[in-house]
Amino acid sequence: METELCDRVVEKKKKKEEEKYVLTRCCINKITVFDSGSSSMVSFEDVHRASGSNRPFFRPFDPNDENGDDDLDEYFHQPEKKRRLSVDQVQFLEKSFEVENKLEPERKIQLAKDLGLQPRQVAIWFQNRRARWKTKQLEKDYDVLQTSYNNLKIDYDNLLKEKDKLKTEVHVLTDKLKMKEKESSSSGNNTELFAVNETALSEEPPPVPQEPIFNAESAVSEEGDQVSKVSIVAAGKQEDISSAKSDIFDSDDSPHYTDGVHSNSLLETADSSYGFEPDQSDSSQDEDENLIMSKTLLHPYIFPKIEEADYSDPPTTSCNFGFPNIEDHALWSWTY
DNA sequence: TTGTGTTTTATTGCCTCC
DNA sequence: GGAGGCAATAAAACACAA
Repeated sequence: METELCDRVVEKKKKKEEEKYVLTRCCINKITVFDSGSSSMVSFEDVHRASGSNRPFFRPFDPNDENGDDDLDEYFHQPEKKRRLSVDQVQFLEKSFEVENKLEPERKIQLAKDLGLQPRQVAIWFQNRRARWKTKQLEKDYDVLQTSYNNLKIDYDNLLKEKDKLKTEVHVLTDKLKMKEKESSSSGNNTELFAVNETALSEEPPPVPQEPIFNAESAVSEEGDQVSKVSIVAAGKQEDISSAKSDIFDSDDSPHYTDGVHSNSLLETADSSYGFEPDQSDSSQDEDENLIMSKTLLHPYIFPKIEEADYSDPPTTSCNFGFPNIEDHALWSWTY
């Protein structure tokens, strides 16, 4: 009994719904006819054709819908539904965007006329298009930075390895020197010390660095101290790191959006700077300076400081985007 | 068919410039 | 103060796998 009553109510509602549908289609046809003359808006028919949508214009009938009687009123009072632009319209807008991504008022009105849209729609489309373009640019920039970072990291790791190698070398040589000093002091003959030291060092020459950056031979201290050579080479490399870093981070060409034209400087900077190309051109003119440095910093009395020095990784700061703080590292390298 | 993720259109609120 | 731009967001339209 109850179900029968329900069915009858549902049927009645369905009938009502059909009547509304027919009525509304008539209205839509009228709208289409009235609008066909003017090009101010895309008609409903056009929208459905353009989007290829087979969706029913109304939402499906819902027997549980309490407001069924108000559907028609609701429809005529609800704001316009979103409608997608046709392929042709989008193509036209895209071409226009390629020419200039900003929209002057006259151009906006002209485009709106040409496309049969409201000027506001054109403005919104350009606004959204600029946003999409910016997002893509950011993604590209991110990729470039990622690649640059990876390359820098590889270089940095290689330098660390080389530094460790040199460090152990310094230790070995220092120990040898100390041993010879002890031996000679026990015998009390200072003149023999240098001769012995030289022999000891010449017995086991240090391996030549893979990529000599600095002409170390000319910067050897008066004592002929091999340790000085080693340290100078390391210092020279650190200088290269600092300069490479400043190439990237101190550049005034950081990406910015002015007048809608995105700078490609990030790409250029990253591409040209990530290889840590050793700058050998400066080495000769820096020889005197390095000689002084080697004499000052690498005086035999400073050896104990080498022992105390912290060889662990330099600290990274929160603002360096995860890059090793190479500048600190360079400074720290000069101090030992 | 339906649930879900993505894309597109549109709105809102804030900011800057004239 | 109004116009226009941008970021954040909503919501409709669409694509697609299950």
